Amino acid sequence: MSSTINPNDMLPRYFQLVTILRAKIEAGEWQPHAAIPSERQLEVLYSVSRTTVRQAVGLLIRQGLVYQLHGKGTYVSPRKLQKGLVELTSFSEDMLQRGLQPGQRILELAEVEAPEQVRQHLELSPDIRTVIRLERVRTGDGQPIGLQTSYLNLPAGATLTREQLEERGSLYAILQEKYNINLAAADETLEVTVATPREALLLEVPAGNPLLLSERILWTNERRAIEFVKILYRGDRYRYTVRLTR
Amino acid sequence: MSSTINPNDMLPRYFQLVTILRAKIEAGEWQPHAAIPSERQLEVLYSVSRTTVRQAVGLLIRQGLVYQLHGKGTYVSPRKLQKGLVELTSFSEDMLQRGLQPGQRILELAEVEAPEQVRQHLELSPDIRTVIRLERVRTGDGQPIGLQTSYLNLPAGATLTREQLEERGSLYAILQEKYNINLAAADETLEVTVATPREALLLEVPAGNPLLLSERILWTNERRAIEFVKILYRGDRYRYTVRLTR
DNA sequence: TAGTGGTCTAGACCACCCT
DNA sequence: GGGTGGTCTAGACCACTAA
Repeated sequence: MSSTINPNDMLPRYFQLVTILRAKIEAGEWQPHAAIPSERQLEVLYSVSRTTVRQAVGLLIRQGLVYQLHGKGTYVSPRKLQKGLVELTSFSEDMLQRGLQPGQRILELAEVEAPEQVRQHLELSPDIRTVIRLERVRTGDGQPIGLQTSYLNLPAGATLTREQLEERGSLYAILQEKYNINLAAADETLEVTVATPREALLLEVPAGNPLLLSERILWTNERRAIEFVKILYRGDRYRYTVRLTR
Repeated sequence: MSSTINPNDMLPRYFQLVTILRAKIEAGEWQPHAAIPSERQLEVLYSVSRTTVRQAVGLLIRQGLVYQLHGKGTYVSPRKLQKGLVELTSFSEDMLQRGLQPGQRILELAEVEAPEQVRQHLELSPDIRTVIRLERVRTGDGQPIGLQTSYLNLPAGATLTREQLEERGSLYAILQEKYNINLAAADETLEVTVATPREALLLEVPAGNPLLLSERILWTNERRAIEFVKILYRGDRYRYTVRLTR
């Protein structure tokens, strides 16, 4: 059990401190609404500077584990806020977090002329004419959950095959491993719609049933829009959760 | 035009720097994907320490205005990411952001025995038996947008009257001004449902129409759950937007 | 090699809270 | 007055990128 900071460790000190403090909170050593040691006490306890302490605490605050009150102290958040908020996740990660086994059935994978709506969302320059269209039925524990249509603006020369997708499952894992593309942010809109006959068939619900429509634009770490993706979720099998902060 | 930092200003220096840099970005002085001055250049340009520069830049990053690449520089985000996205807002603020005039029709304001679902969401201790129930039809430019039901666990002695609500409009403004309660975070879930006859009547849609159901738990700066609120949105008049980061 | 962001130190003073 | 978090300085070294 390492509960001291090792200056020779590969990991930065503030990150080691985050790990130590998180462990104590999750082990219940400090109860919700109880004060943890002050920043100056943590300085002494772990032999780091106050800047480093504040870097660690700042991360814990953004993760929802603790909160600070000016002039009073640093406190452990109630359990409900300790649970990690929804971050930017792929469908697969999302399903795993919900305790369901993610699956997919690929309906189409093709290079297509980019529709105008997609051109705008991906901010395509005029010289880019085509994008990759990927349509899949996504499942959780084998049951249809959503109908997903992706439009991808991959870097020149990059390709994507059915085999890769079937083998690896997650598209984002392929982008990361093969092309070193990391996702940094996404803008998402949600609205209500009703199932067309085709959608109803694929999702195994009656036509006209209410669905949740999600539209996402995904941005790389270089803030290039790389994907526009729609997911039609079965209204009875999907709840969307998000944490808002001020 | 103040584009230097005033050490005697009430505002902290990093915040003044944020304001200056944001103004330059929004004025188009630095175009999207262009590099802004390096941290060491900003140190000299504005006569502050690198720590202060990094505090300012860190804020701009969290607000989506710029991004950094290790070893390369700090760059202006594309316009779509510059638009600050949804933070924790009240219905009124939400409507104003969408360019609609918020309104309300109060259906009920009463102290009621807390339903079990509400007890759990607000983590009520056994000695608290009642909460305030507030039911309102919320409108945008006079048109019904949502049916909102709030359950409030106000501090002992605090009250809330129809007059206050009608005069002030926003509940959160009252909490802030009268009781110095600040909201810090919210957990929200979204799902699809269909309108019951009563809901349909109030929202002026046919019964059975699809609706977007939002359920929120709101936390104060001391991380006490203060409100559980459901809003049933008309599916045809409301889109929900979020920004996710990683 | 030079320039960039990432981490870290050892201080300091201010603003706020409580007794 | 003493303790807390909030802001700030003037340095330093490391890790990464590009010419």
